[in-house]
Amino acid sequence: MPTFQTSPGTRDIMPPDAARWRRFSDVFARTVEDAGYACIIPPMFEDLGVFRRLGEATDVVTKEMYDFEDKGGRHIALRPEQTASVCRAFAQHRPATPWKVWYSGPNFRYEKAQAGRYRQFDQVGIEVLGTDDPDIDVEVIFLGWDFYRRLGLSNITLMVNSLGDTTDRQRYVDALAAHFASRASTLSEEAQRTLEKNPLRVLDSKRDQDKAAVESAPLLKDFLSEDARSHFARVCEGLKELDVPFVVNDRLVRGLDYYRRTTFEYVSTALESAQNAVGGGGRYDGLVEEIGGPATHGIGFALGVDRTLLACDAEGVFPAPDASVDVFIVDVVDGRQARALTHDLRRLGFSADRAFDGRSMKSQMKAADRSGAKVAIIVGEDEASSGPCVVRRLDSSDQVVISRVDLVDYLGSLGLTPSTETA
RNA sequence: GUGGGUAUAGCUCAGUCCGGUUAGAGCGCCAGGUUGUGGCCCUGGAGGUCGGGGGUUCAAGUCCCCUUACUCACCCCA
Repeated sequence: MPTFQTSPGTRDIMPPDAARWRRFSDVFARTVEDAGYACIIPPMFEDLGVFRRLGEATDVVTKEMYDFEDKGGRHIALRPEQTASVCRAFAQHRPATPWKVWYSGPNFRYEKAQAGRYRQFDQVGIEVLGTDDPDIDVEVIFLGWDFYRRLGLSNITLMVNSLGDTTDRQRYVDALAAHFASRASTLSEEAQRTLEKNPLRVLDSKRDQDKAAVESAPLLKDFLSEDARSHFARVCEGLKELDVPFVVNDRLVRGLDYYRRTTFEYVSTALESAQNAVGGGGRYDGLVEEIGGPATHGIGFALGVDRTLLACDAEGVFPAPDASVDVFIVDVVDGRQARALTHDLRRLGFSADRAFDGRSMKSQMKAADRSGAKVAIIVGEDEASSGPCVVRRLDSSDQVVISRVDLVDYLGSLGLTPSTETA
C-alpha cells in the first residue's frame, strides 16, 4: 500500500474518465446556455449560516456538514449544495430578475461512501430567481430532461409533485404527524425518529414495516390551496405540451426543508443500486428571504454527475471521448527531428505526440500504435536533417515517402485537418 | 452513526478451509526474436515488507485478537 491514499469518500477521476467529465459539463453548458442561463461560480465554502437555512431538521445540516473554524474565528462550512450559495449571491448582488444561472462543481457532505455517494461529489444545476410563472417550472424541468436525453439516456423517469405553499405544507405536515402518531407503534424505530424531526420524510421510508402507515397516509394534493393547485396544473399542462413524459408522485417530498410547490426528481431505472435518483429539484420561494434578501421566488435543479455517469454506464451511452492525437513522430536518430516536427505540426494546429528516451524503433512504433494516431511519421538516418519523411498509416500499414513541404497537404488528403481553435 | 463482505504484482484474481523449501496466473509494462516498422505469435525480464500492528507456533499469506482502508446495504441524499 502506498503511504498516502485519497481520503474516505473522495477519489481521483483518472484519464480517460476525467475527459468524460469535462465533456459532460460541456454538454450541460451548451444545453442551458442555449436557454439563456449564465454561468456562476460561487465559492466552495461559506459562512455556516448560509447552509443552516436548508433545514434544521435535515441530515444535510445536522450531521453531514463539513464545517470548521477558520483562523479568523469564522464558522465556515464546505458547501453541501449550491442552491443556498446562489441565493446568497442573489441577495448580495441584487441582479435584475428573472435571474437565470447554471453551475457545475464539487459539494461536500460528511457521510459514509457507497455506490454513487461520495463525500466530495459533483453536481451541475440551474437556478432561476425572481419569477413565479409556472412556465419557468416547465422550462427548468424540461432542460434537465432534455440534458439526459442529449447524453443518450433513455431510462429516466421523471416524477413531479407539489408541496403547496407554506401554509398548505404546514397543514399537511400537521395532518401527517397526527396520522403517523396514531400509528406510531406500528412504525419502525427509524421512522419514529424521523417522525419527530420531519413527518414528511416518513413518506420516503422504504421499510416494509412502514408501508401500511405510509399508504394510508393523507394525500398532499387534498391540502393544496387553490393557487398551488392551479400552478401545479399549469406545470403539468406545459410538460404534456412539450411531450415530456412524467408521473405525478404524491409522496415525492425531497430532502431539504426549503421546497415549496413544485418538486421533481429524475430517477434512472437502469441503476440497480440504492442511489438511483440522478437529479432533483423544486421551487424554494422563501429561501432568499431567509438568507436575508428580499422576498423572491426561486426554482432550480441539481443533477449528480457521478450518478448520471453510472446511469450512462448502465445504459452503455456517453463514452469517454477519443483521446488520440493526429500524428505520432518516430525518430530513431537522436530525437532532434521529432522535437522540430512535433513543434511545427502543433503550431499548424495538428495534435501531435512523440516518443522520448531514444527508444528502439519497435518501441516507438508500439507507442505510436497506443497513441491512437492515424499516422506515424518516421524519421531515420535516411530522412534526418530536413530530408523527406516516411508517413505510415497505422490502420492500413500503407506508407509513403514524402517531402516536408508536401506534408501538410498529404495529411489533409488523409482527412487530418488543423484544428481552428488556437489557445 | 449501524451492520455484512473484502484486502496477495500496476490491474483482475488463484493460493487461506486442512500452517510446511525460493508466493503464482492472466492482462499490462520493458527487452529480445525481426540491426528501418506497430497490432498477431514466441522467448525472457522487471515488479510483492501477502493492508498495518500484536499474538499462537519449530514454522504464518494461511490460525487468533486489534486496527486501518475499500466495498455493499441501512440511514440520508445527488
